[in-house]
Amino acid sequence: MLTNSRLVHQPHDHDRCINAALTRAKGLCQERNAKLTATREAVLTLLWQSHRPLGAYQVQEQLSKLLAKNIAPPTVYRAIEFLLGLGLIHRLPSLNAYIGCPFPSSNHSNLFMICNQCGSAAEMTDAALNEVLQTASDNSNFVLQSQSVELFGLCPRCTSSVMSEEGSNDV
Amino acid sequence: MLTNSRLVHQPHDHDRCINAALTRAKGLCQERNAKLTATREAVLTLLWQSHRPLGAYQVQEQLSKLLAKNIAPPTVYRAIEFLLGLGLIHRLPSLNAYIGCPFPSSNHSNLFMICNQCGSAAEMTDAALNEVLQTASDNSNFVLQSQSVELFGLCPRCTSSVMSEEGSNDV
DNA sequence: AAAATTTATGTTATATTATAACATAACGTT
DNA sequence: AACGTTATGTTATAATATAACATAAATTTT
Repeated sequence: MLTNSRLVHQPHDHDRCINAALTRAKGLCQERNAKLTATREAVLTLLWQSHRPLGAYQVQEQLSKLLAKNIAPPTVYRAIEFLLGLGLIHRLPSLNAYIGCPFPSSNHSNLFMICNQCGSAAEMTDAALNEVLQTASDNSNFVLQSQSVELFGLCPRCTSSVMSEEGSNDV
Repeated sequence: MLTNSRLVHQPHDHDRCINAALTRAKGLCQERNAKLTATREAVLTLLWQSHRPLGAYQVQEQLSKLLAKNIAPPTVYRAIEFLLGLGLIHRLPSLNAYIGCPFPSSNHSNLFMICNQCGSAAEMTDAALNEVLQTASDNSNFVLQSQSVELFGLCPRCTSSVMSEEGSNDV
């Protein structure tokens, strides 16, 4: 089982997350002969600014600031598409939002634990889950090709700090 | 394990599906002291016209025809909201689409098998799945409140009729 | 039954998310 | 430098969803 749950829900040196993500991205791009242009790298970095997923228009806003010029939606969506293609980020369908993947090119469950209070999203892979889903598919003669598993609830920090204001936790 | 997979993927008397859904809806509304108005019943019926999920604007279009007058989006979304609230329909986040629930007021997994070819969606509940997800949540100290599990692939009919044109299967 | 209250629907406008289509620029190869 | 390819810029618009306020219908209270 692979998860970034601990990291997401505990104070940590977040710069390391960002740097690690960029390093992975550069490696993967080299491998695949894909180009991590300035725009793409900026979008990836923005999606790693926190452990909360961002909507495309939030990215647009922040990217415009970062690059100090107006950025139109297609630019953002193109970068997102590129990053999705390499598995460097994921789309959370329930939220229409995007988040950096902590273990691209690993086996995936596309399992996310999304906090209803602070908005953080931790990703996990879980072999047992994948088995159950494969079995269920087999039983229905369904040829499983991809999956999306979104769990909603309260993250550890929000559970323990029930008194804290909504969304005040830093992720 | 509860599933409508067989029904979805085999020729069947679909009027029975629709009638059963309406009967369940009426019962549930009576129980809950909720009113299944003409609009709401019409929307529910439309969402049961096939075993494919419909987008809100598809519902709008068909509802306008059915009632022979122009129906604005809010009307559709209100009916959808009502039906979602009672668990009579589900939203499939990946598709921005809605589908009738074959077993409202049963224990749920919110597990859907969505055919990439014909667009059909079968719903299942699976105790093993729920256990795995609960365990994963527990291990992460995540308080699980709700879930959405979408599987994408090929349904039995589309797998066996590989030669058929895309989406030609009747569901 | 009239008045008051609640619930549902109608209507207009607009927010939010995403893509199409075409133009320009940057890059890579010869 | 010329060419083809890839990436970005730009404008417009499609697709999904909701806000805000007006009217009507149903229910409850008096």
